[in-house]
Amino acid sequence: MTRPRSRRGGGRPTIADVARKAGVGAITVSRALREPGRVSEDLRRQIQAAVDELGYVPDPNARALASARAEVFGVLVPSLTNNVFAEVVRGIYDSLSDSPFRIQLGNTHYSGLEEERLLQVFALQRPAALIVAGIDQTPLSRKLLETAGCPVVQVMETGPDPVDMLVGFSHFDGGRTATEHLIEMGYRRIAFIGARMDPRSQRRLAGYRAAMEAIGLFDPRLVTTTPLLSSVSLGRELLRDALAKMPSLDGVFCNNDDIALGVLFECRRAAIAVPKTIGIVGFNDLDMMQAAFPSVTSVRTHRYEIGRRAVAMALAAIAGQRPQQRVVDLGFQLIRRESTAR
Amino acid sequence: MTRPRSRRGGGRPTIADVARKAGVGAITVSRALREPGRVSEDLRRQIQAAVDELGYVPDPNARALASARAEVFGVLVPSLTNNVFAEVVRGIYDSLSDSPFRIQLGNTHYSGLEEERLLQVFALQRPAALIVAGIDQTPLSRKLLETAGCPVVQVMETGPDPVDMLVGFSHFDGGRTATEHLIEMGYRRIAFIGARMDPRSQRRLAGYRAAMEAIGLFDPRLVTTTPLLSSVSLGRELLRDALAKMPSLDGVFCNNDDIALGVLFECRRAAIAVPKTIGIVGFNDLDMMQAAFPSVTSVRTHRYEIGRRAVAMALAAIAGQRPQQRVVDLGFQLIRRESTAR
DNA sequence: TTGTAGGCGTTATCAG
DNA sequence: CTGATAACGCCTACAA
Repeated sequence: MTRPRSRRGGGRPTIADVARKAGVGAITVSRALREPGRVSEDLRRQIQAAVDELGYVPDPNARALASARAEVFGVLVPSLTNNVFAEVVRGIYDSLSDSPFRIQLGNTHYSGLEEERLLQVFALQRPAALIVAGIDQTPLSRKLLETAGCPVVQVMETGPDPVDMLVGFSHFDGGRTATEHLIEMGYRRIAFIGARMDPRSQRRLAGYRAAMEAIGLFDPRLVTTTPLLSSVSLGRELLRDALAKMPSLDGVFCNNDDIALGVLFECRRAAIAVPKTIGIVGFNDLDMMQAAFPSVTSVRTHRYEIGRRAVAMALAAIAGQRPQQRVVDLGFQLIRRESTAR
Repeated sequence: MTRPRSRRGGGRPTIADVARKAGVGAITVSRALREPGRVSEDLRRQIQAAVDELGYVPDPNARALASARAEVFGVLVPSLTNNVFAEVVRGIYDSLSDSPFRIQLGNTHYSGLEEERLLQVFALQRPAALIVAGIDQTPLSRKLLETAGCPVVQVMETGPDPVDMLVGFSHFDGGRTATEHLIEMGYRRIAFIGARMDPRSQRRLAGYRAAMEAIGLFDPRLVTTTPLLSSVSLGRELLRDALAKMPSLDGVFCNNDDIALGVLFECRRAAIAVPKTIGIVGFNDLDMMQAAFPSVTSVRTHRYEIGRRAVAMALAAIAGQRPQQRVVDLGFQLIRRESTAR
């Protein structure tokens, strides 16, 4: 009597065990689980019973190997701690939590090279879909995305030429709207302050510039930027720099809300009245902008919704339904608050 | 002439291709890649040449299937957007970026049931290591961790009875230290304000209580909590609630920095002097506490370092080196600032 | 040190 | 609608 060869795996039941117990072929079990419609009612019930009794769960690795396709969403973002991307990622996770898809998350650290590297690693898994932040991929990254053989969703921006699908909003318009609001409220010497100027920040700056040039008030000395990572402390420093260059400035459009909060704190510390002497506008509308004193005007963006929408579009594409519109603009919303109410 | 059967996979080179080109057996290629020391210098060079020329990269799914062990770190955190856990996760990602290990990240939403569910899903992959937040797993979760057959690191806390390894600090001590500082600075009617009271927050509260009882000043009416998720806005509301219950309070120990910032804003809006009338202490020491005006005293915790350390310990365990100490206390640091300097 | 044989658990293919 | 057979790409076990 030959001893059954011990399983290398942890002794989990396999599809063969289920098939035996249900009295059918293994492939029928496989089908019953993946395409219930193609298996007769009777067998389906028997198989389900066997699955439940045995506690069978398909092995994702075996499945990926056999089908040359992993049930994985690859997600690439430039930062894990920046609340903006954390919200997008949360939307993605929430949308996928009840699906069979796993998530492979990568942090590019705002680096195109890192993005290329991660894309190559991700491609090895033959993911079911790829979600990447931004539209400024390197040529190699773009080629990797195009040849990935799966739906691709670029998020956070709009643009004319998506690799596949696109969900986001116009940072240029956001920057222009914010600046126009300051102008409308009577501010004139309006500074732009920004840290870690990634492509999206650059476009907000371009929007700011367009608005300022439209009224003939653009001046390069009004622009203060740094490659350093954003933080509230940095906002304080940048305002000091900006004031040193241009002591008469009377408004600030900040690249993001962290910077804006720093600017607000620095104003208070320096006894500069907000909004009377200086008006402040942030970007993203984090919760704290509403809570601040004075509350801070900001451009609300829909990060969580972008994540959800990206998944919905990818899921539809996987199901074979190419969406009518490959580019979705979720827009933004100017939230007027005390910091510009003079 | 039979046509060679087309590969199901995307035509990527396989280990057999490399073996053929290098004139060796497939297994030798496999070994050369995983345990270079066990392959002769000559062959290793030939194989490496073939690998480079072909652009061969091992298929992680096939590898996982054959070895019954995936090169994956499973990571479970209660929130993706809470900066505290985002920092831990960032530390984990940074520590693993140059390793062959992928990361499987799960969001438990502060739910024990979600944690159980995710743990079960993760176990299917036979991960190389598991990192989970907290020490209050459900009995089932704990059993899943114990039988996972891989190193397990619990993070964010200390405790006497780790599943395997543990990296963190004492939230009880942190809460007590924060409270004692307020006492030392002359505050007496010190409130505790906290949102989303997870186990760690509960222990901070216990530390607060211990400090207050030590001087005979504990009063349940000083404690205001809510199950809602933390936010700056919520901090404002909670302070109003706390003042309604106890108008004479003169100090606040906040569960975390978001709440603390909200409390600060509410004080300013209500023209309550800080630190003169009310002293404020936060928890975690986010960057903004130093930038705030007035700057806010907080308990600095080492989240990023916790993530790095957890990975280092897991990596060592994988390499067969059980660490001398299975429990690592990274401590915390009280950072005294203007909000308590009266 | 290297190779041979076989299996890991699942799905694609194609026939019935 | 169902099933037998052959991959998928790699690794473990054992032998040489």
